Amino acid sequence: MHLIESHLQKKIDDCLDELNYPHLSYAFEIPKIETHGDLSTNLAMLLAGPLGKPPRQIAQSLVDKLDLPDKQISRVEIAGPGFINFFFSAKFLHDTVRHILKLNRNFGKNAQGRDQKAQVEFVSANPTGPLTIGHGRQAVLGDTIANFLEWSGYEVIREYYFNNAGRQMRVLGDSVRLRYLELLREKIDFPEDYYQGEYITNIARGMIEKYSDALKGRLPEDLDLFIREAENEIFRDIKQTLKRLGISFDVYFNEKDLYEKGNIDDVIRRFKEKDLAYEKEGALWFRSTAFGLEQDRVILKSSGEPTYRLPDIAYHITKFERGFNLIVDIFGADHIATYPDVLAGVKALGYDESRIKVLIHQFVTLYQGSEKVKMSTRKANFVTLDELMDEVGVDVTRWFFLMRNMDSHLNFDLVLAKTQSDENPVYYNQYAHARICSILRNAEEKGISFTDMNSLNRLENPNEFQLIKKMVEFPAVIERSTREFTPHQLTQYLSELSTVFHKFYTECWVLSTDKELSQARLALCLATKTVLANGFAILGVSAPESM
RNA sequence: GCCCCCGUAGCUCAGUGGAUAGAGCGAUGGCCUCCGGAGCCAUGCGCGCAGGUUCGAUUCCUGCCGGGGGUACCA
Repeated sequence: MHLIESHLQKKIDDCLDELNYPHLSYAFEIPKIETHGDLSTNLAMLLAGPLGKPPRQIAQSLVDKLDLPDKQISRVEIAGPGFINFFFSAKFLHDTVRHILKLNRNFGKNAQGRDQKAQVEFVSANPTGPLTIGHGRQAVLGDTIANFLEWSGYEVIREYYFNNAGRQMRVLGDSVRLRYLELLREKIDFPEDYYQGEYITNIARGMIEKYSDALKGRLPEDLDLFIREAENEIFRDIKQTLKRLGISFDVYFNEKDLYEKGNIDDVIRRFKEKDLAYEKEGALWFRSTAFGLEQDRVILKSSGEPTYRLPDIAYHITKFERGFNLIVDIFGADHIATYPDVLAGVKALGYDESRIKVLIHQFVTLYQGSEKVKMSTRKANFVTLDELMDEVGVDVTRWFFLMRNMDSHLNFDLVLAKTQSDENPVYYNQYAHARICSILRNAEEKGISFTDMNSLNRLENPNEFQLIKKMVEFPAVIERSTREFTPHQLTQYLSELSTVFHKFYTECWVLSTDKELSQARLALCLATKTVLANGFAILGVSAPESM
């Protein structure tokens, strides 16, 4: 779409100059109704105000000067209140198939991020328990957004930020310690706000195997061993889960480094130097109201411990220091209140906070049939990401987390996902791919292969054209999904592509005695396979040859 | 109270200020001599409410109603 749009845009811009019309930003869109053309612009209606003329008259004056039709546009018309509608030529559509086959694995890539470094931070769950469904949505979103950025030419770092110190971890260690004692038949009192999950007992069991009852005497003061053991175990688990989902991080960033390397002290010093912090009631406050926030915030508690804001600010400063042009943070809706403080802090110290793109995704609500499942790591009643993948598979897991706008709550009905897995959209899309592969196998058996570019001229059936027109959109869909951070638009698009392919398949017999037409349709299948596979690659789902 | 997200078909959701608002699931009825029926075709069902901006609003603004999430010297 890029190419054809810029082709038209240039022609139109020349016209505007010639007619002495103002240049204002106008849009091309794909009309919903086929008879309204393949591309349409509202330019004439936008010019109506400034020029004080009726839009249709303006449209006519533009069309008169446009020097169309040409090789790519076969027809132009003025319609409705003043739309200018363009129709693609058959030659343009044939050339598009050639273009896709030529670019192959690279069709859909763009160079918007060339020579730019991007960092995507996501998951960032502390090692206190297995990843849940909620983490799953974030994990898949983050990884996929990173994929999109790579398709736009960015050099991308996937980063996981975590904290293995503090109260949370002490509670974790102590939870394991109590289960350890319990397994050794000691009488224990397990607090309600401790980690209740089964995995705690499993870790404790592992420690008995490793240390027998040797840790009984040192208790309860020395928790450290229990904490480290739990952390290692849980982290191994988390990484395994992520790997299964097809996700690997380039950097695991430990909050502790910020203390050890002086980043925290550095931030405090710079805040004080710039008079951005003051002491009150024994605590150190950030003057965040100076940056448009509603209230000042504590960064150092009266106990001397930092609040989460301070390391978060220090951490983000390292992102700038590491030279990232684009910094993407993905959080769940529960963190919505924390990021304005961090952005204000970063800005206060002179960094360009517009480089940071904060993406907030809404929660996943899990249903067992019609019953809502409450999720909490503390309490035992959560469904883990692993359990979900066990039930529905990796491809379905990824697709389902991606198919909705992240601004929307995601209702995930486990019963439905299990019992109706045959009916779900990922299979619909993968089936289109597998079907094409099957045709290609048959073609090989019959000795038909695509060798003659001229055969493409035989494509003229409306179903063939519809399929090509859908593929023309692909680069623009990628571009927009990347720019707006909306992976669900790609899942949406791929389903549309699969639909037109299945229609084409039903209406147009690919391998016939007409060798030339067979070649042409085979080329169309190859192109469709490429576009589907490229889309799947970005989403991180597999492109099966058969299923 | 204040802040953020969401209210579109029976259900789950798409919808870049445009011309007749779409898809999947569910329901009903069709389509296999032949490349994979995990498919295709056909039927139904409608933008939470009230104002405003605009030539034009599901889309932007304001208020209200409903659901979710925040609002700590927890993260």
